[in-house]
Amino acid sequence: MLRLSKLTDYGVVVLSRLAGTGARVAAVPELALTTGLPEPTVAKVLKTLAQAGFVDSTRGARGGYRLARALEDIPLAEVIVAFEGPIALTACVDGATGGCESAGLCPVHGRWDPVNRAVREALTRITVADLASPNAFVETRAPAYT
Amino acid sequence: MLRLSKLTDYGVVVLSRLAGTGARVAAVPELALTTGLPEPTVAKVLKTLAQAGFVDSTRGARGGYRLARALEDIPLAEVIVAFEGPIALTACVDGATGGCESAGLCPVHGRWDPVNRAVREALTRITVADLASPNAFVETRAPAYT
DNA sequence: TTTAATTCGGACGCCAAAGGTCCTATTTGC
DNA sequence: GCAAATAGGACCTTTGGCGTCCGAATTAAA
Repeated sequence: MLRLSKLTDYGVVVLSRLAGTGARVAAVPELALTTGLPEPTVAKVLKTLAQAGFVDSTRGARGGYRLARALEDIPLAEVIVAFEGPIALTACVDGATGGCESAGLCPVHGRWDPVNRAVREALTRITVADLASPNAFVETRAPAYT
Repeated sequence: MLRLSKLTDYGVVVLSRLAGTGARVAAVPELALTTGLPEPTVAKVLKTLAQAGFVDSTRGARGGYRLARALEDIPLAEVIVAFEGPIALTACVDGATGGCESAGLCPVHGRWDPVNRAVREALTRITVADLASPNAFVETRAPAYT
């Protein structure tokens, strides 16, 4: 089924939601409410997003998160890398630690690279902006949770 | 890391190996030896490959497996589907069973489809033949395991 | 100065799914 | 009839995803 992890999925959701809060910082509880995700999970996702440089964080009271880059400038591939590491369909990658001991027998040894590259390219062409509904959650009025 | 299952990987390996045995049928023990994979695993993989129509099977003594289609005619995407089901990066696909209960909140609801399509296309353009080393394991002389 | 709100970093435990093995039934050549 | 194979499951083990929680550090406001 070629699934990517839920954390990655959540990451995209949170980023999209964050696009609606504009320049002001949004805290975890607020984002949890507006996305429908559990607070601890949202917190975890945001830590990863901050480390990867997608969001800026402000610590302390009245702190929170804010987009560091526009969604149009965030390729989906980068988000996936942040949450799951390098995009590789199999463990059999050049420079893989250990590698399969039957490399001498394996007829596809070292041949997955073009495949990985193709998938990586496809996921780089798509940005998070492409995944976010254009008019979803844009703050037109004061939020209800004040 | 966007990993696909090991079974799928093995499937490609076995198919590639099977291309070297030509028109004659090869049994599980032989294929296990020449691929370096455990017998039970090879057996399992071949059952899936047979059900999907990639290989033809002959039952009974002197039976075994033979390629049903040329590797050039087997897109990688089809192999993945055979082992893992439909190619979808998230559970959030149109027509998914149940679906996320927070669909009303989710800003990316129904927007993964283009992504899935892009990946699917990339994996369809590549055939198993592209992954198999051109001259790996072509039987130029009688096999050593007779 | 104290208090409350908030992020940071890591540790921990649960659970589902993958992975691998094995068993029995069926088929077929010798 | 016997041996060699595939067919189709069932079963068990293990891995890693996933969700949660805790203590520490930071900062605004009272």
